[in-house]
Amino acid sequence: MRNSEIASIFSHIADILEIKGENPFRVRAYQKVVRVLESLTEEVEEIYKAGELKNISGVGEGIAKKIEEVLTTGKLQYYEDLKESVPSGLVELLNISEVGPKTASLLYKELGINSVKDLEKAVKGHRIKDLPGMGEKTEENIRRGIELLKRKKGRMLLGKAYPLARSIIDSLKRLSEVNRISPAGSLRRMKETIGDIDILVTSRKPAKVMQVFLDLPQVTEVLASGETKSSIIMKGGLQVDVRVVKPDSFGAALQYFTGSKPHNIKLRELANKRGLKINEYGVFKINGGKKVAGTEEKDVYVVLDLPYIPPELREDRGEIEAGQEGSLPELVELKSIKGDLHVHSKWSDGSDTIMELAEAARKLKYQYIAICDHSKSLGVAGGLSEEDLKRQIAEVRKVNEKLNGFRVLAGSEVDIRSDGRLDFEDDILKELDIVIASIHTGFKQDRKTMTNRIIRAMNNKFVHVLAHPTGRLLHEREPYQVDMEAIIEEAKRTGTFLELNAFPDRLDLNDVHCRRAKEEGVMVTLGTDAHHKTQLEAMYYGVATARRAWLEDKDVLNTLSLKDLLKKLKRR
DNA sequence: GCCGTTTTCGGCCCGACTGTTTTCAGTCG
Repeated sequence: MRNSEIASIFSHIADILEIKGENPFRVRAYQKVVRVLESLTEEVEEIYKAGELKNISGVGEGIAKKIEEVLTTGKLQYYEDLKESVPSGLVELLNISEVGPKTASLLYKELGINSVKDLEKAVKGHRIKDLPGMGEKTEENIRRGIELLKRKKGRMLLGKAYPLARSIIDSLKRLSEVNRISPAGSLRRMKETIGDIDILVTSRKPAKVMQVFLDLPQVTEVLASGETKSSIIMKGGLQVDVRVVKPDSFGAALQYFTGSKPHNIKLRELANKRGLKINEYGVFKINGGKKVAGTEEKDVYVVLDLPYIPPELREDRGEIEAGQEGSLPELVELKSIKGDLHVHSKWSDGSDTIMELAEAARKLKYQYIAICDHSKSLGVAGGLSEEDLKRQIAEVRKVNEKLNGFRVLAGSEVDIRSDGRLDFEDDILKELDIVIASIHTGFKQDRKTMTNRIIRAMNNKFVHVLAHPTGRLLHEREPYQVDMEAIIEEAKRTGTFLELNAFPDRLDLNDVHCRRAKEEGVMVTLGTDAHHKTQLEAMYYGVATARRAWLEDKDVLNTLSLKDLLKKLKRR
């Protein structure tokens, strides 16, 4: 059984326990293990076989036994019993804002409500307001909560949310009333998808800032407006919250609102042990309440004897421990990237000429780009025949003659056929500067077939890179079934590089697998998969994901100078 | 249910806001 399936069982258990009013810390224990399982790259099954379940953080006696039961019998009796004890539709009520476990349970007990639909009917019939502890306002809030849920489009891609946030911040930044301003939340941590945008501001005239914010043209609906906090819905359905805080709390508030929640909890536990208390206003001594930090975010960490932890790492995946040991990575930065190793031109399904792409890349201060158009079997994407590819190589050489201090690499994104053979023969692959192989068809193969298929392709000595290794498209297509642990191992064995595809819909490898690759000593390449010159800028999201994966310059192939890159590519 | 340079038992992050309440429970981030 896959880790995600086990995680999903525990997540459901946590929800049910919450509705049943169980010990909240027990609920939290299950929630924690869900998070840990989801960021684990090793298969739990393997860990179980090695007898090391309890080495997983958050897994103790009880949960280890449950994992064992799931793995050996395919089901969990405790979970089956729990499901029997609570009506199935109750859990979905928790998705409505304003409705938590207590309310959900009350609604069921008093009115037999067992689904969002039931609740909607009850609200319409005004049957909520007379329940104990409820009232007219609560009923109205629940009605709005249901509306919001129906309208909500779920999480938005980072690549969409980030520019929107920037545009709002830029508008507010222009105001003389705004002193300091920063995004917070998952956007600042550069998660691949964003629930809502949090923006933090210091100002002596909060009212003016809020007025400008609420009047922005992007705003379609105002959810709340106050002196210190306002919430709006933007075009596209994204919620944006702006908070105004005092200057001497800006750092603490930024730390607090950036999260993640598990990171903050661990930080606060650490503070407690040192007689300190952290909240969004600052860090205080528990005895006497003296404030020891607050203005600058860095100081929240410094007073705990920690180095500054970059937002991208704040997921409670070992960053606090690494900080204590002084072993935090020096994360890769956009300015270290010397070129883009996955770009499409007009020759296949891209829209610009090779020269146009080269010029655009030079403007980004790159030293090189790799033109990797599709191969022949990918007809829908204008895949190149052998003859086309030969002519393209010739054009690349010609373009290079005209360029000074910049190099276009002749490459190909070769399709991996369903049996693992490549779409081009070796005699033409060997003419290329760089070959990246990837899968575009036959996504439904079973795990073993798919894994073997990819491994076979990686064993072609002319293949340098495995591109978008899991094939996922965020919000559109699940990753195909593949044993990433085996792929990473094979990459190490064969010296194949793994791509972190920077296109915001892909971000593939994801942060978790990418970190695993690093741990195994496999180098990662960053490529935007740009089909238009403006898309070269997506490198930003690739770097962000690489940072979330703890990558340093030395882990990323295209931080190398042209000379060193060519050496590495030759060595295969 | 987990966990241990305060503990193998008794802790487990913190505060704001809201609405329904005469002192607080529930929800949220």
